[in-house]
Amino acid sequence: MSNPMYQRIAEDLRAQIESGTLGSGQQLGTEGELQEHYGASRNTVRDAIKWLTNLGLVETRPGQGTFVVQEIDPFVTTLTEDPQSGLGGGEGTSYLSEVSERNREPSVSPLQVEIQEASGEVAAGLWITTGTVVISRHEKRFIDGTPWSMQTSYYPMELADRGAERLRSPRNIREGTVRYLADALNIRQAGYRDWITVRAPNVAEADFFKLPADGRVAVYVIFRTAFDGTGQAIRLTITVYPADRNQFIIDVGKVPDRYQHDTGSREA
Amino acid sequence: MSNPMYQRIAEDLRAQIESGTLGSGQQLGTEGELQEHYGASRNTVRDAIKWLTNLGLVETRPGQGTFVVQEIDPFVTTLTEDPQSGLGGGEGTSYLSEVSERNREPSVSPLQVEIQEASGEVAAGLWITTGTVVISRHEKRFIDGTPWSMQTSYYPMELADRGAERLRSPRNIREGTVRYLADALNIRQAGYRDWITVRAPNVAEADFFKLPADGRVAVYVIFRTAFDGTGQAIRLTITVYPADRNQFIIDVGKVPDRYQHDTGSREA
DNA sequence: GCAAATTTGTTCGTATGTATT
DNA sequence: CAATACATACGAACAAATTTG
Repeated sequence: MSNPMYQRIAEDLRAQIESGTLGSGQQLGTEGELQEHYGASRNTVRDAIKWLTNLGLVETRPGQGTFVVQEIDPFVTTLTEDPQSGLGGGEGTSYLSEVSERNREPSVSPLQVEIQEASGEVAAGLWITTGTVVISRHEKRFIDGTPWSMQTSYYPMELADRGAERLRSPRNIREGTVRYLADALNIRQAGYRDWITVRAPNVAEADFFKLPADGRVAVYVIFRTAFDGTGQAIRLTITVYPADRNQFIIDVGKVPDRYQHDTGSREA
Repeated sequence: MSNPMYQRIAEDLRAQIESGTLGSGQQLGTEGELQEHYGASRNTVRDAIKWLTNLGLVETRPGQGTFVVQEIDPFVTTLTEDPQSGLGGGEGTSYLSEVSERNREPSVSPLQVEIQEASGEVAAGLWITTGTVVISRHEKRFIDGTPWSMQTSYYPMELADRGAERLRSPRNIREGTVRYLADALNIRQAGYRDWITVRAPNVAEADFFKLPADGRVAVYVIFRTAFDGTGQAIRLTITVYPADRNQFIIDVGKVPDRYQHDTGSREA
């Protein structure tokens, strides 16, 4: 084969990782050792390691060495409606119960409420024009202490003006905003549409989720627009999830209870 | 600030890209020009460019230069059931119609049928034990001539033995396998569960989708397990989609017709 | 069609800084 | 503090891809 040397080295190491010769968390040789083993210069060895790093197979720790990445036990969020609560997946209280059901420990940051003008993205999701005033309610979520998702919900200001005052308050709406809007304004959520995209994290996201700053690990961005019975958009919820620790499930029709699924191993 | 020089250069260029000073498809200066402009060595400039490449903001073309990436017009697949056809999103014939509805040109590779033993991943998705014999039916899909997704469906061999012979044939089942299984064996698909994950592409995937071999662009892998009325898994469909050109929609409850959505711009 | 010039890709060497043990 | 290991930065040479004359 005529691939460059750094790729050949990377492929050799990759094979060792995927075959299990190099197990999870195990240390690769140091740069010096690999240099000697493959008869390459230090920079070439480093190029090979950078390649593997980009593939998400190894991580380097200054002063320590290079290690095969530990797979994170992913959390699986169900995006379709919970038939019991009628609540969408990942929403409000349903987040807390879904996480604790899996015997994992959920926690959330204090709610952060702001009045803003809708950006293009928000306006498109709410089906309004850019610059319209909206209420944004933002919180960060953790599972077992590690940052897991960031969620921001946007409501047209008009809803608060019409009487849903608590949307403006930086206090949790215990019964959930879906219920609250039904009680306060008789606005009922008839359905929602989730829009799933994947992109590189921005600086704030990489920082919060402790992702490598170079964008190796992508994030899901899920736009959820909720509609009332007339097809009017009443809310946009944008949730950002790091792709290395989150997966999603969608149930359609009649399916057996929950999942015993087990993701395969690392390979192709 | 005390960031390394290559990151400062990268941030400067990034700002120019995100502010629009450097537009889509436009060429950055050559390495030589950037070297002079920033007063750095060639390798340092190259490190900065590599950083931006990892973020998916630029791409380099040997012999030509470095360019701001052109955004691909993404295709949006609806994963929830089509109320008209009763077919799941992205499945069989529904793929062709969904694509042409958007005024884009779908095409598919010849069907490739194999008899295999179920790998761990397949076994888990079909809720059977590893090594059980299954029929795999594989095809590759294109939109407007560019590779868009690869799909493999797995059926327990038992179904063919019980009379669904056409599953073994490398010929399309025009009416769709859902309908065929209903007609041939009176097995009705009562629902399905989609499991969405994101990971780096393997070599074959990167090759087919023409993705950079270093795993910068992730792929979605969607596992769809279809169940009959008794909760028996009758099919597993694994579809791989490059994340740079695919998005998904999930409709729950009553929502307005289709989407006029417009994704925001490039920034954070 | 070919040769030269331009531009990025690969590989080496070397020196110094920073983080961890 | 010293030793070890990775991070950053510079310089240099040649190879490979592309465009230009």
